[in-house]
Amino acid sequence: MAFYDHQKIEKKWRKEWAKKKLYGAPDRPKAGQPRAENFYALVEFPYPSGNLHTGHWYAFSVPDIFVRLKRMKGMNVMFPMGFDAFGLPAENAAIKRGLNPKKWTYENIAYMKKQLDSMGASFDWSREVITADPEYYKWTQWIFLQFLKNGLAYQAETAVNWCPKDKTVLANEQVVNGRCDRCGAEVEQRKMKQWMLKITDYAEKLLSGLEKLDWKEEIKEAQRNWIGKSEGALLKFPISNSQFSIDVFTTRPDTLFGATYLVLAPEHEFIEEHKLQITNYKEVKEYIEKAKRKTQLERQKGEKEKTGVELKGIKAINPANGEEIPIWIADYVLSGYGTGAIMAVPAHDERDFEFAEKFRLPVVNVIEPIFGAPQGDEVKKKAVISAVRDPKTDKIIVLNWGPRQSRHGGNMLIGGTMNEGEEIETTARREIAEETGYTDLKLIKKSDVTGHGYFYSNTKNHNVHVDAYGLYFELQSEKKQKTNLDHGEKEKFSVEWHPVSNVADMLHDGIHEYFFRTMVLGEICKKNGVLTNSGKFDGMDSGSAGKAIIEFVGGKKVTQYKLRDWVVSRQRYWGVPIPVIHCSKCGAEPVPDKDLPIKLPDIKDYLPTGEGKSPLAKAEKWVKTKCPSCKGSAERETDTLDTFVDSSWYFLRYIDPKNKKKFAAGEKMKLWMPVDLYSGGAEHTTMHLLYSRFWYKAMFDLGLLGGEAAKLGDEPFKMRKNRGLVLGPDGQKMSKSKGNVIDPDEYVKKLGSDTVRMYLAFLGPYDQVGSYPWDPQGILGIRRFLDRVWKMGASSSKFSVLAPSVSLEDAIILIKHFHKTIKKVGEDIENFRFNTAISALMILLNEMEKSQVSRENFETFIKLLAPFAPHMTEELWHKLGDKSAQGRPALGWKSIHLESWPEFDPKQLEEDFFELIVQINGKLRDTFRISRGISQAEAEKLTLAREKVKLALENKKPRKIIYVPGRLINFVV
RNA sequence: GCCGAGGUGGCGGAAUUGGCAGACGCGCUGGACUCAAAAUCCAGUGAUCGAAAGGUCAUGAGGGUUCGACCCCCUCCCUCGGCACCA
Repeated sequence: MAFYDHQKIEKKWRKEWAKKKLYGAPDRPKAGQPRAENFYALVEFPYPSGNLHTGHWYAFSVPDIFVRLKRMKGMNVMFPMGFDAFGLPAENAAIKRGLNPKKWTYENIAYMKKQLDSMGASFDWSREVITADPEYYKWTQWIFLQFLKNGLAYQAETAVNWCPKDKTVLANEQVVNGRCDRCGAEVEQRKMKQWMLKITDYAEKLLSGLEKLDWKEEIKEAQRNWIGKSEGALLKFPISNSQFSIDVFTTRPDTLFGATYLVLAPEHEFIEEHKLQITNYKEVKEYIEKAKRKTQLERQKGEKEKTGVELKGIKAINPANGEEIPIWIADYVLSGYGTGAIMAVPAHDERDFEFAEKFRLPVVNVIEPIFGAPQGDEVKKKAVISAVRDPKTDKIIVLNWGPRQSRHGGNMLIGGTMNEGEEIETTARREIAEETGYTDLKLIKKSDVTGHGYFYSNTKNHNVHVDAYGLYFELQSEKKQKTNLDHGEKEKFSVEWHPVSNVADMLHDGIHEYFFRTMVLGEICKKNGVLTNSGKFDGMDSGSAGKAIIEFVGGKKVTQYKLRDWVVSRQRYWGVPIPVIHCSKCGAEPVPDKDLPIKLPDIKDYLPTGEGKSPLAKAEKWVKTKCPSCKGSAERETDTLDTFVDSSWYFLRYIDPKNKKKFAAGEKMKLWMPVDLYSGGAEHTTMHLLYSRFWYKAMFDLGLLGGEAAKLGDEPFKMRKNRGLVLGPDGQKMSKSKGNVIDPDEYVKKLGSDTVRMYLAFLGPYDQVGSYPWDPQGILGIRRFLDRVWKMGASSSKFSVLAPSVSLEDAIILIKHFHKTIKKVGEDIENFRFNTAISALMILLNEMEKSQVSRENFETFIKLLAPFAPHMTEELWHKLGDKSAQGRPALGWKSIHLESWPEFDPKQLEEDFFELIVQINGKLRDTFRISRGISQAEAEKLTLAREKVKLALENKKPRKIIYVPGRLINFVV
């Protein structure tokens, strides 16, 4: 047999497979065939960027291994492929080259299809979908109109993200850190009339739907973060001497008594509506203008230094205590979230605190923190905790109590219980003097809240509840008196001075740390506790107080989401025209179904205008039309739809790509949906993956999925796998400028497509979003492996039922090894652990080379290898078949890929013997082969008889023997 | 700051989920073949002590639970990813 000529072999078989239409998936198995279960395997379809890169290979050829296994296991697998042909990248690339986007796109598609073919992936091209084809986007338009007619699509004037470079609006999801996801330009905020989809209506469903999905936690969590649910309350703050009020959203209604001012977003409409009452309106207006000029990026990143202006001449009333409080505007409050207004509780919110400090606004503490948990039988005590700082050295006194049993072990501030009738400050000064000797102290601060501590006192042997007051002193001089220690106090502690910056981390008790942080560092407390300064709610637990206070002030519980509606209109040429007609009398009218698709006109000047209008606006003839309602003259909508709209439903079109009457027939969707496995890139987690879930749920609710919708469920993708990234050989992301780009075509030519796809699968676990450097040496390892397989197949004379040189026992071991490998490779592929599956095949080959292999064995082996190396295994399979003289009829034309996956015999997995691990005190001392069914007593006897064990035991009697049948024995001495 | 996923030889990565840490591959070292090289094949390859037998130390750091911990618990550090002035 000739050498492994991958080029010849691969070309030959791809041609053959295409001719025989090997990978087409019928909707139902053909008559006479066993009823096979349908399996829908989906990979994200590519942009027709013009060239297949390593990323594409990784994305398509590796999941193809999985697909081929499923097929061999008897599933009717649909593995379609298509092109996400509309959109900015294609359009920008075309413009750069001075080409027509359509021409550029379709030429790329033709070229990429050839490249895709070289992968040897088992795509079903009969189902190809191209989103820029009118037959496809007719249905994009149709579904959009269903949304429009049902209130899920609407046009509204809102603040939107505008990319000045791409000259179009962007969805929130396409803005990353204030920059355009595509071109990296800084995004501006503009108020524009745009088409939007009400994805916010689905916030809750998108969230709760995640629970049932077989997706990785990290993907679900990213979507949860993006949706950003938070539960809280809507509270009304009346305006003094007026019937108006301001609504605020808060997640902490329990802190309402601590709300000492309100803050409105600069865009809040209240300001404009009340400008007559605002006595400093000019100053306010200036601030608003300044805030408006800041880009999103500046507002986000720009030092979070708080700025703001008070609305003078106007006050709000805290509904809890009736007190008048000032109203401010500040850009740290966002207009798009909640009501665009907040109640500021500086005592318990860092941002409010920072603002209050800067503008000298009052801070009212309303939560007393609790440390530990009450047991019910506490002895109540009052105590004082003092921090003493030496201003000369900026150090704090810490009492080091050493490792005592009590909770007081470790480092503390100076604490002590109050005597009957004693003043707080007196106690503090007494304790400081007793424990440290210092007497010349100046009181700086006295905490306005009590801290509650619950703990068990080891010295007193009972539970204690202390109400502690915090005090903060500064040392005036070194003046000292004798301390308890000097008097022979039995308690052992040392007085230490530590720099202020270290103390917070070294204090061993929550309540000490709390007072240190709030008094010395001036931090705030976000902890739960009991209410104080809150009228009749004092003493109530902050967890339950929220509800009571909402009721008390007539507020209501609400849920907020960070998710915003999806802006889908784009001011660009290369997209689906929005099928709407604007009529001066009738308004925005949907295009009637019979006029669909509204084709994208061929125009000469398709450059973006930058004026907020699509280039289509310049196609006057196309724009001018009749109103479908009143038949009067009207104009077409000239914006196009975001590419993510096209890709939100393409997986449904694969099911029925040629259907002229419907986007897909109901009974066919029933056969295929939901998608069983969806593999793609992590970058789509909060974009495409979220959009298409929304889109599918909306279609489901509108009854568009057919009468069987209920059975399909409203989640489109049962299982999702996010793949990782293939890096350049230098461990960096591949990029032309770094010169580390690997051209897959080159390697395919040199080493073969089988080698390339198998190497990619071998890099690491596919379903972990890791990053794997391409190792030009590493890929040679795979090629060497395939060469060895080829060599074995070539020297078929080696095959025999049983060679005389091989003992019966060895032959049995090899058979068992086969069964083990069949099981492992099958399971690993199912779990997307291609790397370990390949490793198992390598181990088996190593064994086979040392032994004598029967023809049947080798056939099994190449079947196991077939999903990984489809071309080479096909060639070997047919070569074997030709050798009819070997006692087996010629195969004729039947592809190895139509063979069924080898089965393993569970009985063959059972071993009669195993390596017993012998441990002494948990340390490995010996191993030896032993019969599986052996009893513990026998195992002990055999083990103790061994020289190594005798030596290690040194005649000591085992105190305890742990025996794990089938695995190990451990002697504890 | 909040949340999620991780951290294992020179490198990519294994480890039946609490039971021989480092499978498999790359690289490296030595040998065979060769005039020589490449390719191929064979052997070795975590660190350390030892002539060897063998011992000791090793899964980001430190503690704990356990006969036994990469795996479970606590504290901390680092990397990657999501969210972030979201009230």
